[in-house]
Amino acid sequence: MSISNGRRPARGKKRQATITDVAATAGVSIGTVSRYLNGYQVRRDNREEIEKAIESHGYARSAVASAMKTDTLHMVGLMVPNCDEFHAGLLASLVTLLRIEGLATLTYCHGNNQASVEDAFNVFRTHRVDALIMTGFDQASNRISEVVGGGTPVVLYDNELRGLNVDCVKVENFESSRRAVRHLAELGHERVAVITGNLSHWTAQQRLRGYQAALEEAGLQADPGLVFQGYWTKHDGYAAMGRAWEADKRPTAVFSCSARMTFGALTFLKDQGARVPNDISLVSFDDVEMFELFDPTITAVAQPVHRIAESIKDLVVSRLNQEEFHSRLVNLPCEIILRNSTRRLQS
Amino acid sequence: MSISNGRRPARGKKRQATITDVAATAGVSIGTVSRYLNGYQVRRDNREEIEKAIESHGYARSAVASAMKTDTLHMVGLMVPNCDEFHAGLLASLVTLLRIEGLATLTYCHGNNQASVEDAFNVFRTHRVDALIMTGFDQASNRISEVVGGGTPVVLYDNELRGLNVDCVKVENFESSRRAVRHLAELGHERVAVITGNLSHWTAQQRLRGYQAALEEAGLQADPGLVFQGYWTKHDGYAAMGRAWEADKRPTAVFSCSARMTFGALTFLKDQGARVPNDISLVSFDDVEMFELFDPTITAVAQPVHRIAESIKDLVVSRLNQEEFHSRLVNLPCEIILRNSTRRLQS
DNA sequence: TAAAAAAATCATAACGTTTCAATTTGACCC
DNA sequence: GGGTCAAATTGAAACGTTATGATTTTTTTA
Repeated sequence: MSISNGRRPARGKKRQATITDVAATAGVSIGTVSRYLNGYQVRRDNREEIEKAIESHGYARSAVASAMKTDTLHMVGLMVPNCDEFHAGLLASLVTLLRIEGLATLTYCHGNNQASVEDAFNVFRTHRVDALIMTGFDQASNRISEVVGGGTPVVLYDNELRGLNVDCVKVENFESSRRAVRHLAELGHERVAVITGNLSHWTAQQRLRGYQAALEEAGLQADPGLVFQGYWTKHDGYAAMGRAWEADKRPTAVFSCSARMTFGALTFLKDQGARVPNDISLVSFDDVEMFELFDPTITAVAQPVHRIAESIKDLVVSRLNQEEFHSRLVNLPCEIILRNSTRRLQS
Repeated sequence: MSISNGRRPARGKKRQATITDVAATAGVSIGTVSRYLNGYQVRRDNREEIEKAIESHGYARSAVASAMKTDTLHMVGLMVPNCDEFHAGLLASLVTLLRIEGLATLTYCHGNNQASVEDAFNVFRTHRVDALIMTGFDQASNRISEVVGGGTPVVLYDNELRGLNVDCVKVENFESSRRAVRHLAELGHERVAVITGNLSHWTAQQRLRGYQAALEEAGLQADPGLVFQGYWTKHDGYAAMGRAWEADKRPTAVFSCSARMTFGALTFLKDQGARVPNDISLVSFDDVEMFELFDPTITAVAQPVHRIAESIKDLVVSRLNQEEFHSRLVNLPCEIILRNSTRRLQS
């Protein structure tokens, strides 16, 4: 008696072999095949028959059907703002690390767009991912609390969210920015501008606060007129640098809060024919490989991308394994890489 | 009579509202709710009740359960070698474009590792993605033909695969490389080295052939001793440049076949204290934004990332909509962006 | 060698959707 | 009002797994 059930040629896909097919040709029940697939003991002769049958059918278990019963898809949703240098590295590391843990990654680029962030939540929800990793957004705590309330682990990168049971990984934005700006102050700079990211982002706030703290510690007046906000993009970095350049009393140094804004700032300076560090000193948050190749090479705060990815992965996995139920915070240090984009000011 | 069926607290997830719950509180059958969800006509009063019920339950349809019946997950698998500048851009564009078509993206970075490529196929298969997009691998035609045989559309980027019913998008690797090298020849360079990618990759072969063709057309002898193979990485670009630099008769120009290898080559030259273009001219395949900021700015072949993503998306979508059954090839032109990394040789 | 214990297997009921034949409802016409 | 037809609804059967209680087989013990 052959077990050939009705066809269903959805979208032209051919019917794939099922556990039922395997069971039939192996001459055992589907329960036994399932046991085999899930690593339980089966009698030797049966195991061999099953293996032969799997081989001959080219069977691969359906994660979809499996998820139906177990409510576990072995898949996490990853939401990044875009694929700039930093996030590209993070994404690649994460995808790889998660895969090693048996987790597939559903990716979403929200482009700092509120509607897209909403959409991302919807996608992740309807696809029933097991966990969420998110970064670079703001104003989504209601959706997050909804997700968390549903029992789905959430890990945030560089976002602080009080009162919600989520895990966070962050770098020492405040400390690192403070050190970066202190470095400028120590070189004798008194008028230091900052090009910040979107100040509704927690990260941008932290970096700005670090900047302010450093100035204060150096006994300098933090001039609000030297704070230039951008929205993390190259374009905004360009514009912000332009405004800084035209400021009443031109700053002698600038602290740029992201790699992309640094690109913009440098482009502006290049267009102006301004020389770094002779005409202005510059320190960048975010280090990218290519800063080494710029002329001058750029002093930058390097985020430990791989350790960040590692930490995020660990948090996700421990939550999925039910090893931890309370929110945790991992705070990673950055490294300041001194290069040639700053100079000592003769006073 | 309340429809509260047994709990199943897998992984601590709370039970999500189901179509059954919605049907119960709306006072209709689940079939009617399903009709509503899928956009069919339902009686006005029922529609309103259903909408209220969905709202109050916070219901979101399960793509997993849906896929069980329809064999369609609205998800595509995307396999890239890594997240270098080019692939990061491609990935971001693709993810976004696909999402607009209602497709989620399962991402995999195979790192040019054969075992990982195999693993990627397994992940995509067990997750039953509706289509595959792949790039940057070699030697997988048996797995691909298996996938295609199963009725799953496959779209390749920059890979040629004869005899298989897959769609391919590529750029004019041969033509563009030829033009790039011709440019060098026209500037009077007679000893032009090439730093190629992994020659088992079709793309690398094409670019090398373009290089050879250009030299031939210029009446120059293509010296095999000036061909330096790397594996697309910065590290290999560095090493290859090193070998080129120490060649018996040092080349006066070099054509580097990928951005990352260009970084490596430039780093080597910088370490040597060699000046571009004075000591050696350089043209790069792959343009990255930052080449504008280098000193000198780098002449490069720019791949039309967004058009590539657009084309790939179109091919995938048309296949999924069963609008096309024969393999297609989209061949996109590149642009050569002339900057300052080449100079005319005084002969 | 029989009984008891343990191990392996089986049949079947979920899981949350979609689909389909059968039924009910509603609209319209004479 | 009765009859016809289309539109909307229903109930139940899938889809491919896992989990579970009941059963069979094997192993151990007496």
